[in-house]
Amino acid sequence: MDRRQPTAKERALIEAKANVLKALGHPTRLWMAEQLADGEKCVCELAEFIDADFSTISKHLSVLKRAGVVADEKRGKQVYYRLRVPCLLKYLPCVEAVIKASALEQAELLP
Amino acid sequence: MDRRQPTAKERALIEAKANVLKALGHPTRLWMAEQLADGEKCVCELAEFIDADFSTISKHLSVLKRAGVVADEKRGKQVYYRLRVPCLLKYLPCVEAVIKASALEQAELLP
DNA sequence: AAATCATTTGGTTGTTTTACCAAATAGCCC
DNA sequence: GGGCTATTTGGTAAAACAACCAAATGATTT
Repeated sequence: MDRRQPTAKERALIEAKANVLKALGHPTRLWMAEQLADGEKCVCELAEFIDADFSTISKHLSVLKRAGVVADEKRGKQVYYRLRVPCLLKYLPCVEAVIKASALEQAELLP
Repeated sequence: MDRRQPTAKERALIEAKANVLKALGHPTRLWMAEQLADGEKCVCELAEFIDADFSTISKHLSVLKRAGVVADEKRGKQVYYRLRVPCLLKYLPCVEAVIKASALEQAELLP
């Protein structure tokens, strides 16, 4: 256990990590990332299942891109997005465990 | 690859997961979670290293709690917080990989 | 029961995020 | 080139967030 203030470098790293998590911390963006798990998709393919303006979708993708979660590549008329670091999604089962634990706890409080 | 709209249930799950990630998506909160990796701490122990009002710290903890990331328990005058699902932190190296990849890409663009 | 300590709650303000619309860009097809 | 398609950019309004201060709560000590 380290009893000291974080250094500037540590602070910067924490901030960078938080930024990646924040980018994934929106339902639409998380869904997008999950969709990319099995290969790249163009914006239009993603948009097909999202009930939102194209511009909104585009902006969400740009958030993911700025965070380093996805990379994009234009081919012809379309822009294809892919996960840059696929291990990110391996994280999700554990995130689900949090939810399951919460649900259980809730359930236990019931009469 | 499934070509269909997500069901209401799937949507709710995604939302819950995004919520957990969002909770971790703030430097102070992520730092707190990391500190709890090696055992519970009371608010005052955490506060010692955070340059912010006590009320701010308390509110961050309550965000983590509402998301199911931490649990709290009052003992005497103090309130102790602990990680509820420790695996959450196991995947941070992958989050770091995203950052490293971004950094490398940036570096490659330099002259 | 008053004083004190640890923490939370309520209220306020400034900042960020999100979503929509309209307009701009870029690549293809005629 | 003009028209289409796919996507991004800019602007704006509404909602959510983050930080602070002041006040409230709950437990303990005196």
